[in-house]
Amino acid sequence: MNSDSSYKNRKVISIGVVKELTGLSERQIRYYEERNLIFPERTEKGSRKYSFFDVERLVEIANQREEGVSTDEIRRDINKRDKEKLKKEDIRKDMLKGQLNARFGIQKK
Amino acid sequence: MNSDSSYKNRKVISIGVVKELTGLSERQIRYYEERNLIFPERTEKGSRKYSFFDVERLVEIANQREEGVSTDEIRRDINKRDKEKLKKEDIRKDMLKGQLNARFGIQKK
DNA sequence: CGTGTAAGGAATTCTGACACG
DNA sequence: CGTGTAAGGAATTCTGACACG
Repeated sequence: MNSDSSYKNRKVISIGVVKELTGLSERQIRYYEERNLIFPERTEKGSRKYSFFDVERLVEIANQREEGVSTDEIRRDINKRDKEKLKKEDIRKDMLKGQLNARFGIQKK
Repeated sequence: MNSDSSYKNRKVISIGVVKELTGLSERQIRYYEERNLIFPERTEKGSRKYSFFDVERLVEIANQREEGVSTDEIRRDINKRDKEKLKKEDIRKDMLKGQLNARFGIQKK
């Protein structure tokens, strides 16, 4: 649900194209997966498939690595951002719930 | 320019994934290219790369083919639609030009 | 015309490992 | 820790062609 299933999140890109798009080596791309920074899917036969979102994250990772940031630290950054995103979503949901309650909530029998 | 360079139009999908996505055979996908219904790009080594736009067009083609429409007729349909799109763009440009002229066009010296 | 298939070769991708630092 | 590389195998993709209808 949400804005998923959009082009940006569909896992359709092979590692060779990701290599072209990011300038990273296959070794690096696989290693960042091993460190849980990205999560490609697999074809039936086992080839990795990435989304545009993954490609963009990889570019960010490459930038951080150039600045000497370790994969562990990058991982923490990603977690932090994800948590903030979830928090915002919760707030939004709460506000929506509140509005719905105000209008339809306390209906007399 | 335009809405190009968006995810939808980037040629990054291999023929194997396109096969999965469309349910067509590689033979069919290559044949529709031969008939000029789609225009994949190539990697340096010669593998075809498709966009999400291509995938959607292929699904349309598959639907038409099921209804017995020939590739020639499909080609004409595509041309017609493209021409209409261009015409609309021309109209939009003309309108814009007109507006700009009305405001800034006939400036005295 | 539209599609299947077998053929042979070239390029891709995968995993586990050794290397260096 | 992060990345390169050689190794061997499996899967992918390509082209040109023959087949059928």
